[in-house]
Amino acid sequence: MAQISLTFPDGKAREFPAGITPAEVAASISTSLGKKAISASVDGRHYDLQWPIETDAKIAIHTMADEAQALELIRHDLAHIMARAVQELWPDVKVTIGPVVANGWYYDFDRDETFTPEDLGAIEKRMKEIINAREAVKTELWERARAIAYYEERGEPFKVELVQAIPEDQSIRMYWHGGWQDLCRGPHLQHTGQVPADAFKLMSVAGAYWRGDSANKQLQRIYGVAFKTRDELKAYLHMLEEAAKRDHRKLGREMELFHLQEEAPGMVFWHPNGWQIYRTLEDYMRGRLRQAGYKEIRTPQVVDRKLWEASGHWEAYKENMFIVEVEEEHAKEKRINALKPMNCPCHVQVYNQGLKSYRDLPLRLAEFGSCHRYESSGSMHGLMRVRGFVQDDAHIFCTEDQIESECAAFIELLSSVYKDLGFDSFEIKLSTRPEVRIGSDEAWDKVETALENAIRKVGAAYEIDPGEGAFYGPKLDFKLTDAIGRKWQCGTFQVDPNLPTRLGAEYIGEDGAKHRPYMLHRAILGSFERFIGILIENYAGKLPFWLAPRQVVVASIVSDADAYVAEVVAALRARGVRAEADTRNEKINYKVREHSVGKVPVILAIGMQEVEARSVSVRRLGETRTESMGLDQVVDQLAADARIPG
RNA sequence: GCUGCAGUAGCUCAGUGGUAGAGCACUCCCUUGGUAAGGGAGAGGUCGAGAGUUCAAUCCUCUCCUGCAGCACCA
Repeated sequence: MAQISLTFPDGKAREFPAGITPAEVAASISTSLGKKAISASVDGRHYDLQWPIETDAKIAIHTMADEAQALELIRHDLAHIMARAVQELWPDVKVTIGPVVANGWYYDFDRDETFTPEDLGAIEKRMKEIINAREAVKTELWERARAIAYYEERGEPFKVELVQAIPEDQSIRMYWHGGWQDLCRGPHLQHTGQVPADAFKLMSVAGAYWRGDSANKQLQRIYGVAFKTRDELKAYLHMLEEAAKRDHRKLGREMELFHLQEEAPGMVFWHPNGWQIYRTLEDYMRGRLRQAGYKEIRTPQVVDRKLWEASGHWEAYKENMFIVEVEEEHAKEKRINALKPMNCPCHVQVYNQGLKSYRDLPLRLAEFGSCHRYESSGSMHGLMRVRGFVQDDAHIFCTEDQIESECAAFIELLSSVYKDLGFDSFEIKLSTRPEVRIGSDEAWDKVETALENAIRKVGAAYEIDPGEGAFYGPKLDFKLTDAIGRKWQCGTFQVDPNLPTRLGAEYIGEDGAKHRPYMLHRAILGSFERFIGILIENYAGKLPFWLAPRQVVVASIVSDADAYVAEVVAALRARGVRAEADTRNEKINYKVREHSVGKVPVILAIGMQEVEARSVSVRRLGETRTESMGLDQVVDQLAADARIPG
């Protein structure tokens, strides 16, 4: 028999007969490793212990100590174990697919009745029985025809479809968890008992389309989460509770920031506190944009369909636009307008007024543009996805040669803005030319290179997403990371030669001839609504002082202090601090609690001691200690803290 | 838009085939209290909308609206 050489992580190599499995290799090292082994890496590929190795390779045997492999296998085996449990409980259920996802797995089932929370409990119980039975996992390669015949006979139409979708030259791998069988590319654990029985939980059941296509049948998806230990599961469930606590919809109500109601689905009613945050953010952005050489404009919200037809939006995005029909007295037909879903066509109209010279470029037109999009009913979510929103939008009209420097300047600006707002890290994704596109390859080469050079110039890390660009040009997406590790795509930068062409934008070049400018679409926050939602969740409502809607509450301890309270409030307001008095007939405990719950960053308590000393007692949000300070000193400090950065 | 679940006081929620309840919030009174809820009294609801079944519907049925979870979508 042919021999192969396997090289271990320590660099030592050993000879084995070809076709040996990692399980046999592990057992040859030691009996205990043979038992503890969960999988192997063979030339970097995650390998099932049962798969034969036919050629020389580098090998590493994995145990539960290898976090990444262990979690993948635990979750993947649990998907199968769950599917088995479900079919044992309800034999008529059809199985489909069950991949590993972040923190766990899901499996999609076709069943006429819906799964109830009680069903989930029963499934979980059955899963534990399967795990405790410690049944062996087996795998075989099958002929395609045999697999199809097998699934046809078993009445598993989805599996038949899956087998048929596997490329001809690929083998069909089957797995068994005990007596239960599933099509699967693997790898899997040695036996079901290797799955920790106390570190998983079935979370929810939800609809999901077969193969993710809404034209297909809707299946029932059961989600589970799983970890290596019970403690890790508990920590994860605790983190979910924490995330729920900082839900912006809940905090928005508690802090009296905004509300939504059914007469205007997806449109925000901003309350005084929320609108204060909004305006502070807008003032901040306005300042930053002005420094960066942008000119602010304002364009109409209701625009005739003719413009949307010219821009191409009418054809492509009509379904998502709010249409406004108006009866006009002297016209035979109704005039049809649309609420603008984006600002770019209007910005080109501003650009097109008057002849532009190359000396005018780059021209950076910014608008806090109020847009409306008819989002599908199921997609709306608090402030995060709404139908009426305002973008921190701007379009830079420039020449091809200016793209790189404009892009670099934009990334610098975005980075600095995110930092000011408390987000220290972000990711960049560069989406390049798609299959279906306009423009020459040379033009794409130039523009893609310009973007890549710009990113390098700034020294930012980035990933390339091939083929994901718009049909007219490449784009950058910017994703920031929040305090609990979630990623949010907010910023964007898109190169567009198309719209200027469609809408006839041009400039006179040095050569005296007319040229087509490029248009760069860019946003840093994305939408104010969504970004404020992200800010609220990132800070769990405890916004930095300069952004907080109510910055200071001056609370009296006794009513004899009321006059001095008013004086302190006036002194703070005179210096631009948002201060309010609380002289209600309540105890200081009550006031401190109420304003702490309301996330007011600073409470100044005033009793007779403070009146006499012309001081204040300072209590900062999240702290229980207090500090006595002189009035002038406090006013100076808070006025400095209240200053908008940038 | 799809599947499932939900909609009762400002908020969080209980409840019933015979037109409703709690806690907090709110108003008033007492209390002037030193850093996360002092005490008492009061007011407050066409039970999401419409239709149907019924002697009688907040409760049962249907349709719609809105929300929640997930999917799909996100120019």
